[in-house]
Amino acid sequence: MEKFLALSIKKQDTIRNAALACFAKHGYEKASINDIAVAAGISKASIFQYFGNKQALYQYLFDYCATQMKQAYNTSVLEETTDFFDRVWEASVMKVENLKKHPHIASFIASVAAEPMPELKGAIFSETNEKYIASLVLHEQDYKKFRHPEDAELVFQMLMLLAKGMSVQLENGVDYDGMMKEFREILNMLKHNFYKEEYLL
Amino acid sequence: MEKFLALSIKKQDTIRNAALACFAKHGYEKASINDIAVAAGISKASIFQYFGNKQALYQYLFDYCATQMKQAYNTSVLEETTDFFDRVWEASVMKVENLKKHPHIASFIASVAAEPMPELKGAIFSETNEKYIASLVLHEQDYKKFRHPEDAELVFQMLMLLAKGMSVQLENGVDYDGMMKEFREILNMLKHNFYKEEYLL
DNA sequence: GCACCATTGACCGTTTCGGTTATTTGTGCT
DNA sequence: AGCACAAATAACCGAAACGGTCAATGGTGC
Repeated sequence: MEKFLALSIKKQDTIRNAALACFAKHGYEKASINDIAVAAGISKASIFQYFGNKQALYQYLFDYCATQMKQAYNTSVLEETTDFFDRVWEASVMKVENLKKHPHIASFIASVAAEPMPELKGAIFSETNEKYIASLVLHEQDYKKFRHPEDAELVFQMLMLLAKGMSVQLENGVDYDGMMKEFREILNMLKHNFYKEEYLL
Repeated sequence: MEKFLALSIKKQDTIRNAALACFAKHGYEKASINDIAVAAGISKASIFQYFGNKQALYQYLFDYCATQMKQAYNTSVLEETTDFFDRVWEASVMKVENLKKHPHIASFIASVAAEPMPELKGAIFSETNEKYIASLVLHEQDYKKFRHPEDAELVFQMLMLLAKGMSVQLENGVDYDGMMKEFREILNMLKHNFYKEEYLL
């Protein structure tokens, strides 16, 4: 695996992305090294040269994703943001910026979770997503801004669903910036319709 | 293929579901007849007995899904429903009822679209989803109910995203009825916050 | 016990699998 | 130019899995 790390960053990235995409799409068993090699534009033998065997490649990708995801979310910024909708917005921006930079990580991790490999599942998921959602959670000061404070929690759940829908769209190739612009408008609209007037500037 | 249709309805259903699930999960090339046979609890040879070869099985499943989907949406009911949120609700109920009855059709069709088979793609997609969304579209009478009529279109787009997020949740095994209950509550909440008071009973 | 037919275990030739090795290719040095 | 050395790959390996076939099996009505 030192062989791989000696490659240029660009080539590393190409190979990693090809491997992540193939494993994400087909799962561990059905993704063949040949698929990955073709997708990366190199020979099958090179992949064995770099990683030794299939399982070691998979493990490397998993570890790589784990460290990347831990760096992805800056939860301290979220804790400083007092308004609920702004907090959701900032978390979404983080998520999308991360998705832009590492487009295949999310789908790879999702595919790992679908794999019958019990030992890996727990570790990564409890970090990352759960943690970042936890820092979004409604505070006491948020409720009172709502015209109907009892709506706040349902709005929260609605936004989680909305985020899931957005993820699907982004995976299907929808333009990132256009999607984010639309989401910003949606959040503003919700604010204007759900908040008491005194909390609208 | 007459051999297959001579089977009991229950057995047909088991085999169809196994095949749909396998093709949906792995795609045409990577889904093997053996996978399907095991999933269906029958022998590989039987599948060739019933369908002749792999491609014929795939074609049968595609045709089966096409006819099922055409029956799925009762657009006339939608046209009779005057309120926008109610219309969205009824369309969602139809969609979910259909998903309950045929849990694997949606994911199979989605996987067909991802397949590099240009000839099939167009046909089925322009039917079904597009048509049912078309009958949801905002009418003139809808706009004026909104406190801010210019919000209506964005609400529409938001609901489309929301529906996508719900589909993901349902595919991931989330309880149908619980999800629908939540969605009903969300729609009611949106109505109460977006509509002028005079349009709330 | 026998005829009938749905079902399947065993098998076919071929392809693809993960993995190895010997050869080619590129590169820097003299 | 020629040489040494490493990087990349074409060619190859045995094993497994592929789509597909077929003869043997097993259950059912008579």
